[in-house]
Amino acid sequence: MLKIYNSLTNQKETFTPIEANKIRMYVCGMTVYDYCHLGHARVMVAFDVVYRYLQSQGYNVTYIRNITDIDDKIIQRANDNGENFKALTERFIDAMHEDERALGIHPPSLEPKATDNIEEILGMISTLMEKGYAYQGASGDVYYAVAKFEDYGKLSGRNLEDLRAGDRIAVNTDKNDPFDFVLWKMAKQGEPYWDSPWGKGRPGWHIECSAMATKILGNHFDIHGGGHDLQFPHHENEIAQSEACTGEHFANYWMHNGFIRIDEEKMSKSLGNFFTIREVLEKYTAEEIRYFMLTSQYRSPLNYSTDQLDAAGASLDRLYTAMRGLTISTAPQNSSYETHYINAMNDDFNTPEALSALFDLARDINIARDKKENEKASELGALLLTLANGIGLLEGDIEAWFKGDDSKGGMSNDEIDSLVQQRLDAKANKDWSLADKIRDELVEAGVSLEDNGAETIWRRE
RNA sequence: GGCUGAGUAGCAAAGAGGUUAUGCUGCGGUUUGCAAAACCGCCUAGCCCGGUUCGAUUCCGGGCUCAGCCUCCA
Repeated sequence: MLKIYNSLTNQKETFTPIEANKIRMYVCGMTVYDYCHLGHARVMVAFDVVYRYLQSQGYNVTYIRNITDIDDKIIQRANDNGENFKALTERFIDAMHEDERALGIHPPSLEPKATDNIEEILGMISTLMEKGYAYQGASGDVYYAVAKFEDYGKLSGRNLEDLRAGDRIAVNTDKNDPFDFVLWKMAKQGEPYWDSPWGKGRPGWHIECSAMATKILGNHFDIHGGGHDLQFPHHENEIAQSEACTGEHFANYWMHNGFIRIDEEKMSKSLGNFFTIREVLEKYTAEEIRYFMLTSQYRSPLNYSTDQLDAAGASLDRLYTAMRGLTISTAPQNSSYETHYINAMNDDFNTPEALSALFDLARDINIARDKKENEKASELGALLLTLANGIGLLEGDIEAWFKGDDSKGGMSNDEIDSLVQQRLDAKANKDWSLADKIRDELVEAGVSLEDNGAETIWRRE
């Protein structure tokens, strides 16, 4: 039975979809004015795992991840670059998709853009106006009146009183209440705008998610996710908008992933301490990045370090080694390994625990191979592959994992194969010194050998 | 100040009120022409103080420390 930690109640709850076998999930995506960093990668990986696992359990999942393609930062960046904001966002949407593909993320069912849903946004604001939850300030900006929504704070465990006790409230005399937030923002000279009953302007950040989620998934859906920093105020505001507008409960389960940290501090654009996905992909494979993220439960913070990425590579080596040269047959049903894995994943997507089931399999495959129990090894190999694939691991070509990239200079695969054959000949003649000389030469070139009975396999370090 | 989380061996990271987590690293052994890989074994744990219990790292209370949110943010 699947349990999900629900941020709304701060506890793990048994997951029950609204419609049997069907799950509707919305995850807050990126604001596209720059390249995605590792923090974005974590959201993508975390919910990719959720998406894959729910599908593997037989659910028909509609997974929406939106794109925020209009906001202050986008306008500012476009101005700085002297380009149209559309050109800017299209460039970074393409880049995001490249990164996503590179990381082996399954694309969401739909990626709605804010600018494609202005009609729905305006409709929602109108309804909020009619129902008295919104008002227009002297500046022309339209605000949501937080105090009108009784449940405000239910997601983040705060109430307006707590909030008011804080001393970090920006003074804004245009608003009735400092916690009111913008639904529609008037365009300044030269800024992009859309027409509305309140004047030319653009949507606020919060309303776009409410509008797109309810448009595509309906007023009431199963799962809403995003980074932990979005819990307040973004998700709180989404609830206030959506529930005030529709009169229905918004999302049943709220999932928030933990941050990537640098030196125990949040990685973020505002702190300037971030690594982009493409930057890290220059040094590490996508699978190493994914593995690194899966070693910790999605809600936990995760400290970035090259040591950890190196360790991820070493761990993957072990899994790939178990699979290397193995003939795959049919995975056994209902094995203890699978039970272990399923129980782990059912426990709020506990990937570290699920990984341990993979390593149990790897060890037993190795033992079976040592004992020449080939049938057993083939079956366990099939299972390892299936379970690993379920969380996006071991999807690549096994030989390619070890042999790496032939095109990066150094010795070519053919040259290596030729030297390996020469060494085999030397070994056959018991010319150990020549055999060792050839092996030393290969080690020098970053190639290590493994004698495996009559044959020799090799890998790039 | 308010609200959330977290503190586990050299590093990373889970579960479980008593029985080996797991991976990487280190050490010893088996294997190997020698290696590598593999296998077997070993060394390193549970922030502090109380309480509950026959028994707590695991539950409860109180500290301390760290991180996040309260402003844009994944």
